[in-house]
Amino acid sequence: MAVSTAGAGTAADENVDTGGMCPSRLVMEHVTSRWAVLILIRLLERPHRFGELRRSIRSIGQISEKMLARTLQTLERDGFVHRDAKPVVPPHVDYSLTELGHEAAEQIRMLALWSHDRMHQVQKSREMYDAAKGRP
Amino acid sequence: MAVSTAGAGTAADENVDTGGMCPSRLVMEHVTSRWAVLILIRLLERPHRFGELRRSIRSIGQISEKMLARTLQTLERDGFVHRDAKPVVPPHVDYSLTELGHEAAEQIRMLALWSHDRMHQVQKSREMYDAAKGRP
DNA sequence: CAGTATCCGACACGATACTG
DNA sequence: CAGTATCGTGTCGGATACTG
Repeated sequence: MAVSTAGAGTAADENVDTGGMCPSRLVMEHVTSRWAVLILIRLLERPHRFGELRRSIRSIGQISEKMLARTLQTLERDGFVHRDAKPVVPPHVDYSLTELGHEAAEQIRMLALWSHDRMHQVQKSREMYDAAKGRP
Repeated sequence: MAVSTAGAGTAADENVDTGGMCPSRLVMEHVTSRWAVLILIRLLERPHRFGELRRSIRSIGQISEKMLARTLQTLERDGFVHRDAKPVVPPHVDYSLTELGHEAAEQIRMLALWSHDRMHQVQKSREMYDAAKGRP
């Protein structure tokens, strides 16, 4: 496999430079990104509206509307999320997982469960590391 | 529920300043980070020296020594990677997976394989999305 | 060889304000 | 309600030079 992003910057995914870089890297980064993880897991349970996602995620992390919108667009563009905008007023938009997105979300969910199971162990490790390094 | 992040009312974090985010999020983010993914997958195969990792990863992505060192330190601190520095000159340092790191790496590897399998499908989706949106 | 230190640009991200 | 536009800040990340 190959991977790489040209230039600096973390997620300059929007610029499509396939030169020397494996596309699978971008797929990975999109589904494992900070907010995509939380969105996918929520959509695994049921479809959500924009505001539902915003409130649900805000309860644990301060996602901004900008980032929620951007992440949803990325996921939609990649084919992980289906956007269903009903032509009514006020607007009503439902986000749901595609089959592809469901596959991704399942894996992300397993990783999230694992992270949750191991987090105390990791925290212990960090404390020991910091203690050994001496941080007064 | 409470999958990706610790329980809902997890705001009680008087320890370190996690920015109000759940600890399991940090675990996730460390193992799914840009360079950690590549490092973990390589260490799954066998232990590597610093320079080996640098060269191996540079061949596909331009990781700098700074980021390689920083990522390795993070992984070591979290207890995913074991650092074995032999007291010789010139220095000889081996990095290997801990048992915990092995668990993480296996999952990351599965995700990477899945990403590789689906990347063409994702690319197709992106093309269709861009075409529909009209990207000049 | 295995890092560390410094400079600096690029982007992620949150907060806020605004639109359809 | 569902976004977009704009701004300021923090962090990521590469390049380069230096140390043990």
